[in-house]
Amino acid sequence: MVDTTHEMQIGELAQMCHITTRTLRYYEDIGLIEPLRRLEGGFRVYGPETLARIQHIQELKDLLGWSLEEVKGVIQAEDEVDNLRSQYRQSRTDQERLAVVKQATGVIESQLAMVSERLGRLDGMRGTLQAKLQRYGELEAELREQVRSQEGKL
Amino acid sequence: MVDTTHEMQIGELAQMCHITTRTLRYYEDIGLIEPLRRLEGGFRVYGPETLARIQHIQELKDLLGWSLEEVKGVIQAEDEVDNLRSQYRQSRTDQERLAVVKQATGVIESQLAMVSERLGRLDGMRGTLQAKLQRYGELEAELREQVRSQEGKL
DNA sequence: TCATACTCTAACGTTAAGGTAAAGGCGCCG
DNA sequence: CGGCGCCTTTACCTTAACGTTAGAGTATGA
Repeated sequence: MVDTTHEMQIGELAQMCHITTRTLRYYEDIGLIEPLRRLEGGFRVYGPETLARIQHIQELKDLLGWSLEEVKGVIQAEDEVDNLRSQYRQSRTDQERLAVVKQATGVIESQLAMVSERLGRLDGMRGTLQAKLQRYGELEAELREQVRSQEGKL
Repeated sequence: MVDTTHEMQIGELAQMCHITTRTLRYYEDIGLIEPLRRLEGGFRVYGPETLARIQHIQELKDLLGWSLEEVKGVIQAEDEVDNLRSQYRQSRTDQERLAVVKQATGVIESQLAMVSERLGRLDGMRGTLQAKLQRYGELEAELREQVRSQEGKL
């Protein structure tokens, strides 16, 4: 069960995500998120699911370097599967629901492939960095020795 | 030894890097790269080191998501260490050279830390993706079963 | 020597992802 | 009910990283 107890307004949510309210409204503009509902005055009200959603968005954006437009495609596919469980859009036939799951599976698989590829390249990068660090260490030792011998001459 | 035999002009280099000539000139503008020399007519001439340099730049940009300005800082530190070996700027004292190596070591170390952190987060992401894939697989099997039983009713 | 393909500089255009400011409502405390 | 802090929309501004076009020069094979 999702904790529906802690509702919040845009400022608090922004703080928890370490982003600005402007960014949240912008994400809403481009269809990435939506408030649970609004107060009479028009104030946006969010639940904790949105916090998780934002974090998910930031992972896709920062870790995979995707644009918000690309991110949108992915989470929309995920959303559709989530909606299969709820009564919302229960109207689909089972064949249609199967198609939705298949499509989302494809999205996740390609995402997984991308993550794996990145893991490989990052690991390669780590290797070269470690090698470079070792070379620098040796160079430093060498230079230290030279400095020492020069100090001896004083 | 670096292969100095294969010199090329901007178009060929662009093709090998899968970028445009515009991008290469832009990188030059902001001080990321420089041609080996120019022909009389002003045409840029590059060596193969530049190809490696561009690939390095793209790794930092794409894999770590750094801006070109951040990339510049890193490769400048690396350049300085490389210059220690050549007669260029041989004028430094050993203390100064030691300082350069130390600074570059710091740069590489923080780079390594960042790579490691990203590796960890990416690995976590892979885990959740695999879990999600499994759930989708189960859901798909379930739906398939429902479709089968409905076909039986026809 | 001429045509063709490549290159040069300079300058304006574009897009994503927000930043910032203005002018005005809302909610609640005292 | 007055003030204070948060929220609303609208609208213009900014920056990075190039794209694109124009107008002119260069290199080279036929």
